[in-house]
Amino acid sequence: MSRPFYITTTLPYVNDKPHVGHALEFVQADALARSRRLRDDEVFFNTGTDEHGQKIYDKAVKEGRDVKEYVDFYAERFTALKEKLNLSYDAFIRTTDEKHIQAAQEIWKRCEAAGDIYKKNYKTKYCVGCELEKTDSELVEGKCPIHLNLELQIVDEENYFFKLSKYKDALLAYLAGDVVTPLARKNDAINFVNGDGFQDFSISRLKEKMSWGIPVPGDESQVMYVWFDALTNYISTLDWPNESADSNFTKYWMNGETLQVAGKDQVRMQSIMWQAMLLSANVPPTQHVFYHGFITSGGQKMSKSLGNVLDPFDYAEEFGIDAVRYFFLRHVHPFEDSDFTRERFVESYNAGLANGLGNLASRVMKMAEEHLTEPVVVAEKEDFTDYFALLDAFKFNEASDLIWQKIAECDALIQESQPFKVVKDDAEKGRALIADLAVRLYTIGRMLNPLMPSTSQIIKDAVKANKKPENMFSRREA
RNA sequence: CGCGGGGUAGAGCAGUAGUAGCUCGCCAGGCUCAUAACCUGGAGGUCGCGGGUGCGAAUCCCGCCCCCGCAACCA
Repeated sequence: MSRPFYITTTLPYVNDKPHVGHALEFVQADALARSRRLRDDEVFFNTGTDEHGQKIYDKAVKEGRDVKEYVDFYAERFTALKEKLNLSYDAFIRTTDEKHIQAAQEIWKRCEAAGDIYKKNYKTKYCVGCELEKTDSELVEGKCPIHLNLELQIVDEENYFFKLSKYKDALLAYLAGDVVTPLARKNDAINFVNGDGFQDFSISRLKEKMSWGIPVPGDESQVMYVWFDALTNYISTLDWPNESADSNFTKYWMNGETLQVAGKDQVRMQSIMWQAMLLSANVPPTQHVFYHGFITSGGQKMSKSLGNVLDPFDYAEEFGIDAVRYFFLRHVHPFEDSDFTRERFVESYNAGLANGLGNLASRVMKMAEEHLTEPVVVAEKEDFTDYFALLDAFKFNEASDLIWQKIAECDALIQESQPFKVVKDDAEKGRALIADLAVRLYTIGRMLNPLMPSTSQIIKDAVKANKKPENMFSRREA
């Protein structure tokens, strides 16, 4: 039943170091990828970095750095996450990669061939903060409501446009399907398509004003708009436009299941612009996009001035990678904003990991090590239907709860059947009870694989070796 | 009429129609294999307010009240 499964995060824009939001998205995507591999699906897990655009160009210039050197510097901060978060991605695409540049130019040509790109002299207001055009109806007191401190740029030049308006009906038909989770985001998308903001958009800039972009095919005076370029990464990473039968593109995008993971502010780009580009280029749209919520701190958006910015990598350092993954997956709501504070983190760490999982592993394996003469026989194949169904629905929290229910069951079972006592009077019966617990622990270990891969391995190894593991999660004070 | 999120036990949260749940804290008991961990029981909730639909509503509909976010970074 092996089937190809493609999953991708959005590409972080490399104008700063990775933060908690990136960490959340990567960990969620990683859990999904691992859960598919656990089912023997063939997985292609993509991530990477978005490296073009005016904002990056401006910042590099401002810091007096060569732009390429600047993006290299930040791209490295993101590739380092593979180790820091124990990610299992298969590809890391950079939009400055040669194969990506060629793919971006190719999709441009396809859209152009479809008659969807035209040149227009236009004048508009542009927010560099969003890297988006703004219509007057979107403005508050003449400024972008999201970036009130930035003056809008007045763009007055001849640019290329993409005929988004042509795809109104096609997009509505697409959005009517099961293509967006959660429902609130699907409604956002439909409302946008039906609203005033749904208009053709500029997809190029005059090179003389903004040189840091991919050249427009056939017009050396223009470079591509950053979004038009960046979105193409989802297929350039699959070596598109190589559409041969044995290409990754054919295997995963044409014949596989495709899934994008994105933040809840990405609806307009991922489910509208990008899908319209694909329709224009005659490439199938993404089958599903999952939009996660944001992480707040102390009930407020993290901000440097409030001093409530939490660095997940500090926590990974202090508590271990799996503790951070545990928090993100079990105690962060998949769709809504969630609060992340040290108090909450330590509380859930102590309750779920030290007292719960870690303690159970210790008590079971201590008995097993002492009383079993050899490791229990364990199976690699079990029925995790409910568990996988929850993961497939992006309900990482509820999926986790299933595992912790099993942990609680084991604790209660030990209390009731008292194998530590029984084994003294009736060795055979006691050993049977202990063996059963070891098997249960192994199952818990297997289920943990997508969420906490290292911990999963430690538990499985301990059961197989019939040896009590070192304390995995020691209690912490707040 | 800005946009969005939210109001469920002392605190923090889950729960989109069918006997109100989780974590922490508190009280009482138990166990001793284990990381002062674990188990059982208990106290504690008009699920913001008022209407409506339903056999049945925290959950759906209408109205109202209150709280939070909407420089920069940005998922």
